[in-house]
Amino acid sequence: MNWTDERVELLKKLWSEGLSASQIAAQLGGVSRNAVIGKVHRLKLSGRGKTSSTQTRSKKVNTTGSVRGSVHSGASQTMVRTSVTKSVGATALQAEYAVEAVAHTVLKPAADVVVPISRRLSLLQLSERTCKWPVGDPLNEDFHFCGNDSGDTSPYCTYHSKLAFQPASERRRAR
DNA sequence: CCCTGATTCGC
DNA sequence: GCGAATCAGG
Repeated sequence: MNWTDERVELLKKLWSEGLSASQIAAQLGGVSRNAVIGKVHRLKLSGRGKTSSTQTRSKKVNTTGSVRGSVHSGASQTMVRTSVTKSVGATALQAEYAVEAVAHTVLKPAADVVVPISRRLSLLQLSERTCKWPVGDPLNEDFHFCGNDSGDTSPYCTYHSKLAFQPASERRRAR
């Protein structure tokens, strides 16, 4: 898989929106999260708008200014992502992305924000091994379910199982 | 153990 | 330039 223009743009977009490298990798398909991270660095857009610069390892100089909230209850699921990215003395380009991300989120509430390749199954098509992750607004025409294989232990595919519960971070013993 | 991003370095 | 391996951390 090579980095086409479109793929790079999608990468930039998703990264600026605060998605993790693995999530982005999943959506792009054909690449690992390492590939995504590597690309992000090569594009010099790590830090997502904040985290000024001097990235010396061994000591954390990084603080992401994004807050994620996710509520997943039963059939209707609502994702609320609030990305408060303050680009203090950051690049104007990065600032643009930040704004774009917010606008994007506001305009598109619950639609296909974070969905890999779904099979777009209707409720009746679900079976025991299909992912039952709801996509879109249940009151809307295009509402459907992910439908990817869910194994037979989880109601979701491996990808959505991870997204369903803890939002990628700030996770603590909940079971 | 699950995950996160960061860095290194052979290709 | 690319990304697996590795590192450092939550």
